[in-house]
Amino acid sequence: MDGRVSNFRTQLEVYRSKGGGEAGDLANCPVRNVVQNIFSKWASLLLMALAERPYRFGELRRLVPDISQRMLTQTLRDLQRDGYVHREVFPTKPPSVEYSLTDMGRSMFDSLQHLLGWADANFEKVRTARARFDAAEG
Amino acid sequence: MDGRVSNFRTQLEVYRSKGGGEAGDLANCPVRNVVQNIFSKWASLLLMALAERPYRFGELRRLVPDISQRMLTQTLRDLQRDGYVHREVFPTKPPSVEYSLTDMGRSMFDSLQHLLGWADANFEKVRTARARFDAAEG
DNA sequence: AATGTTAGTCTCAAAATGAGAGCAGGGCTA
DNA sequence: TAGCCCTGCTCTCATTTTGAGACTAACATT
Repeated sequence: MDGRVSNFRTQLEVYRSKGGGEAGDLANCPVRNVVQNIFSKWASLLLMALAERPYRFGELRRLVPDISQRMLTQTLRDLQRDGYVHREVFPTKPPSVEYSLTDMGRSMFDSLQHLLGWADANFEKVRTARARFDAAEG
Repeated sequence: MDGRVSNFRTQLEVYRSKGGGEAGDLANCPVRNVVQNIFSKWASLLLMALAERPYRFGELRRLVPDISQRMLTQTLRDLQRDGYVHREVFPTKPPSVEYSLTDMGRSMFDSLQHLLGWADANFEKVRTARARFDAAEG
């Protein structure tokens, strides 16, 4: 109630109205549909890497050590499908594949970056909150 | 390479250095640890709702029609644990429980909102990109 | 000839999620 | 007084998603 999230009543109404058609239905909201892919387990991490510079498949795998090849392939394909990532195959032997951000990917990442910045600035507070919660519930 | 994601080489280096200790290790990066919860399947949707005004459990369930009670409970508890959401029980009969954003939750949501705004403005482009990809791969 | 490299795919196990019943403790209606 | 509804959950079991690791093909290196 302190005004910091000012105009969000309106905002949520807008999202609602973009849903299936029934008033108040968030189930088929297109905003939700778009962010779902960006918020998937590995997407933001790969986007962070690709915002730095283009990477090859194997480089990404080494950079994000706990991703499986399966999910790396799948997440990259999803990001490519949504238009954030460009995939280019070089006909070397063995072939190499380079992934890079598109203009749209960079545009989206500019917005994502705000939240990453917040997390960077506030992860200690979150850690503290978690510790307090865990201590209180015992 | 057009400079729009300017200082992100540096940024990623910072995230890397905050990892386990080995250079270039993103596995235990605290930023990643924090955003993971915000990016979970239902969190952003509930945050959007709670940014509008406090809601009761049953209200949230009706507002987000395709969430299961199980995941609603669990996601709310995670958000509470991380310090974004306040849970208050009113001793009515039957008891009612109200969820609201904390100051930290509002602060975080201000950053998240940038991305939601981008998705709102660009979901048509994403839809187009998907259609093009799906048509090309057949 | 043996081994390593590339970017994947395939299979099977493990983890996360969904669907739906159950619960406690009252208030309503009949 | 019996029966049903309301609340905010938890529990169980089925389905979906993700992870771990083997396998591929064609070449380079040792």
